[in-house]
Amino acid sequence: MLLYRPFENRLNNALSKHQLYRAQWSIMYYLNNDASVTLVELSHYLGVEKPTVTRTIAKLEEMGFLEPVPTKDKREKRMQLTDTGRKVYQEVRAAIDEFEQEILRGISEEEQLEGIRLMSEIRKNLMQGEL
Amino acid sequence: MLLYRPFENRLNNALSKHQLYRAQWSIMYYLNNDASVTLVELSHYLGVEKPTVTRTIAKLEEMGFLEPVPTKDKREKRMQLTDTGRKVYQEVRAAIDEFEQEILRGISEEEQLEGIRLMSEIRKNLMQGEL
DNA sequence: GAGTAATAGTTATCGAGAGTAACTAATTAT
DNA sequence: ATAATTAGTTACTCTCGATAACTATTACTC
Repeated sequence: MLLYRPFENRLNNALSKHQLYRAQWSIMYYLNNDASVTLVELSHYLGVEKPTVTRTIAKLEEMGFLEPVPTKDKREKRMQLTDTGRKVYQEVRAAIDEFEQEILRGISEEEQLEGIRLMSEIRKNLMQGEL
Repeated sequence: MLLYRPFENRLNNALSKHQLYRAQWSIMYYLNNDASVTLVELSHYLGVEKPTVTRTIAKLEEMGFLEPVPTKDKREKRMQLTDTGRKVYQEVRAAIDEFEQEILRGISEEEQLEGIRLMSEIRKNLMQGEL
């Protein structure tokens, strides 16, 4: 199976230093410092229902890591990282990069790239089946 | 990230036909038709605490998919698939194999094997970091 | 071999994070 | 102008993870 708990446990561990949880991180990760997103966009990207996103976003906003950006369409709620959010992103990112190095030790650059290519291929196939 | 919700959603979908959930399936999958396991063994394999296993096992037993096998050590609770359990295993397995074929389409046998090798390499690294 | 350690499992309680159903408000299409 | 669609929210439910504190059995130690 692709899902592997010990990996999740390690991730949780890296996040716990900042009181973050996986679902929250996946949103900060998607924003990747600069971008902004709507809830629907996130819901598609994450493959999760809207109420789930609403809740997670609300928590991140309350924690001061996310803030709304104004938009023409008044239905939309578009969000971006705050300054603190960006700082935390950087720190967590570094911690995760570190443990990723660790679990990839003994695996050549080439093999890693091949692996990433494979995963995105699978992802593409997955997305097609979603319609 | 290695974890990818749409994949989990597809898996859930394959399982839902038999009223199964992922945590339950992961145990049936580990048993792989024949073997038997103790809770501690599962707890290590799954990377999950004992109470979690207790609950999941209890549900599977109640559903009639798992049964205890007698053992010398009276502390142990060793479990195996029942006949119904084995039947369900086969059916679900077939469904999962099918959708795995689907999401692997366009990826050569070689690449798949290379991918599997990579994953188990990562897994090995992960396990070492667990001590 | 008696007494202490360790091990296997359970119970109770908590929290994250997913889902569905039913809703409001805003925008688009007819 | 009205109907349909879209974005998001609220309320509620469920799975599945964790911890703490416990019992029963087995293994270790002196």
